[in-house]
Amino acid sequence: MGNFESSMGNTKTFSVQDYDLAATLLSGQAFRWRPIDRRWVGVIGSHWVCLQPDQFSITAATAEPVSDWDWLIHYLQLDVDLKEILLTFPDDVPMRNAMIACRGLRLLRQDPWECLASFILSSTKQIVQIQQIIALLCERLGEPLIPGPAFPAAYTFPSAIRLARATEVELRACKMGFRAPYLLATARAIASRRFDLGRIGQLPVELARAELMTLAGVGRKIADCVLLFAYGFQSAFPVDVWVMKALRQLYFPRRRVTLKRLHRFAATHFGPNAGYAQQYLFHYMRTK
DNA sequence: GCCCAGGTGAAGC
DNA sequence: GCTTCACATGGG
Repeated sequence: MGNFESSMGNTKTFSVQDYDLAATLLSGQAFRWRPIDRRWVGVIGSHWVCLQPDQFSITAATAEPVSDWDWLIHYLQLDVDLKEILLTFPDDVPMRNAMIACRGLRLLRQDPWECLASFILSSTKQIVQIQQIIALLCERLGEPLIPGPAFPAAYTFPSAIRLARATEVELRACKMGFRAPYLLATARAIASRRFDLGRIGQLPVELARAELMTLAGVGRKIADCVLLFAYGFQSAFPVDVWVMKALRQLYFPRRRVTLKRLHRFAATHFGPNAGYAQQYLFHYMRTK
């Protein structure tokens, strides 16, 4: 491992409170972070970065000098006041337990294309397997990046344009199975400009969701993940098998409740940061 | 062998 | 509208 402190311009320490980096990076919102002796190594856009958490800070080291750290502040949402958000959660037993169990859990703000493509690959896969598929995809079709000294090879997430040029066979070779044609069709819609990801963030959330759901392999759940994790629509509330289990078990024990009913409940019960609350329930269910 | 995994789309009522 | 099913692949 190199001595980051000695080289100018490629390390920076950000002071933060209530930021559980491990929980955040492993809570199934992003899939490219790897733990390497108490640090977290990943790629954000075209930046290789290594994050070292401390009690009241996160220290970032990049492979190349950086003058402007806004990309990292934005990705980690370092200027968000978590306490303000937690105050908007409903004051009930399940949320109190989830808040205790998930102290410091945050939502990231990811690149829309990477987030969209990643979640197209997520359907009926365990998080570990999603990580494996994406690692393989980046290795084969991403651009090589210069990693920090003595760190393993690193790659960018392949662009929509790059994936649009790929064949279904190439994609299937990355172990993504029946998701390959979905990813390919969506990449081609974006690469050909039939679909504009830049416009999604400017629409009202219902329209943005409907637009995303016109893409191949994107239904309600994946659309909600992208709305929440990439565009920051705080009301988006992805309901997967875990969240469904959480809602049924914690809020509707001994009653059979439809998915539609759960969505209506979520829209009214969890307040303006419902999506954030959802991530707490998700992580709570998976770790307890 | 079985069942399940941060689901979606198509076909059947 | 709703229910059922196929879809690859790997882990427990």
